Amino acid sequence: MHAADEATDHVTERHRATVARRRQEILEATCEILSKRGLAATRIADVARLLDISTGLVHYHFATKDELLVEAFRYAAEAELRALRDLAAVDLPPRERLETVIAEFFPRGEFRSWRLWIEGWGEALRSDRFRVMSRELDEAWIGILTDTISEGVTSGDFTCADPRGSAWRLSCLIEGLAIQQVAHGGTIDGTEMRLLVDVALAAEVGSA
Amino acid sequence: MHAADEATDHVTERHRATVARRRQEILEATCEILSKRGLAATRIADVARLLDISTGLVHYHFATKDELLVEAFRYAAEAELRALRDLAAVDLPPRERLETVIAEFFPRGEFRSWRLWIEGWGEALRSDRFRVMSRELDEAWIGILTDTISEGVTSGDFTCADPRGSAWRLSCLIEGLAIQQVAHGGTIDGTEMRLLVDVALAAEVGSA
DNA sequence: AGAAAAACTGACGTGTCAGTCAGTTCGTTA
DNA sequence: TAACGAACTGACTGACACGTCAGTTTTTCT
Repeated sequence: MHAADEATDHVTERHRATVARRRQEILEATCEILSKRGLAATRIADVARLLDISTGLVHYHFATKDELLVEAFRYAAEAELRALRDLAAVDLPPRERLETVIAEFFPRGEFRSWRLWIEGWGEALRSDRFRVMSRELDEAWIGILTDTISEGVTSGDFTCADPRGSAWRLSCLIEGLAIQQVAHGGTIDGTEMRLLVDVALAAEVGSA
Repeated sequence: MHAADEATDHVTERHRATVARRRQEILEATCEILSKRGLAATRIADVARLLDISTGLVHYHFATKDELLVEAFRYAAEAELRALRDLAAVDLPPRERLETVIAEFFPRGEFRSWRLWIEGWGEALRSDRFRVMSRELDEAWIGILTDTISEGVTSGDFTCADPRGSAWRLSCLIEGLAIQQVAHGGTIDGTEMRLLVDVALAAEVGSA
């Protein structure tokens, strides 16, 4: 957030621009380490080594490890939301738009985002800051999904008595399936997951 | 597992019975601390203090902290499964049985079990032992759910083309909702959760 | 009763890591 | 070009927690 704001400031302000870039670099590196090693095993020294800087510099930009981790999660969550909002804003027929948005949310590749969210839920059990962040991310996603369904209902493409309820059900279903795929590893693969969701999707908004 | 086996041995064998009881006490205490403080913040000293024993004694029964944590999760998972299997074995009409089994799986009270599973998913991202345990627990639960639905189909109480698919969808839906309730705290309360599941349930097996 | 084994204690060694700080480099400004 | 301050370094420290171990208490066995 800070980093993003400052990055768009006047480029003439070299010092602040450099700070913003460093902060972002450090946050990016922290996300990388977090998703690889996990929250508990992430050391400030790991982040520093990845960027080839001193541990002192990390502390120069982030007072405590806690602050670094919270900011890193916020950074990742905001990037995720931005991507989802951009996709939802593309002008497409309702069914394709819904398809696009859901595909973006699905676990892909190395599951970096999903690994972070799964870690985040654990942390949210005890940390107010994590709980609020995780919850806001989820609610924003539910909002996008609800709007996408509602628009389809208005246009007559979808049949759905309760778009918000359907959005919650679809979202939670995908979350549960993501756990199977990402944490349990291979209980359910991408194809099966898609199939399971498609059946639910047909039940929620009607089939094509 | 070990503890349970040995506890049912001849009561005359005092030594082994005592070991079994201590192990179980320690595992129980560990689960308590785990759900309160979280995996990363759980210290062997916490467990010892809760039982008013020395840290040395914990190490006497469990060589390493890792072993203690793994065994504690296994202990909790087996207790959960035993309770579910017992419930599923009770002779009830299909719809009531399904209702009972789902109610048992729902988050209740202090969410001790669900807090453990959420922590467990995070650990499963990196630990083979946790991944296998978490996965086995989930698959066993899916099995129970699938059987319960299938019996309802056979008896004609349910309409369901794909009991296993339905079981996966319902299970993942409940997991996702449990995250909302337990980790995000209050996004969705128990009543709303029940409502959302009931709609899905009707879609999956037909309404009463 | 006496020996042996099991259960248990608590102090200590050891490694780790977050956070500090005195000092260095480098770009900017006057 | 000289002064100034922001960005950065890396060695150090203090705390903490796992795991060990020598020794103590309690139980079992003969």
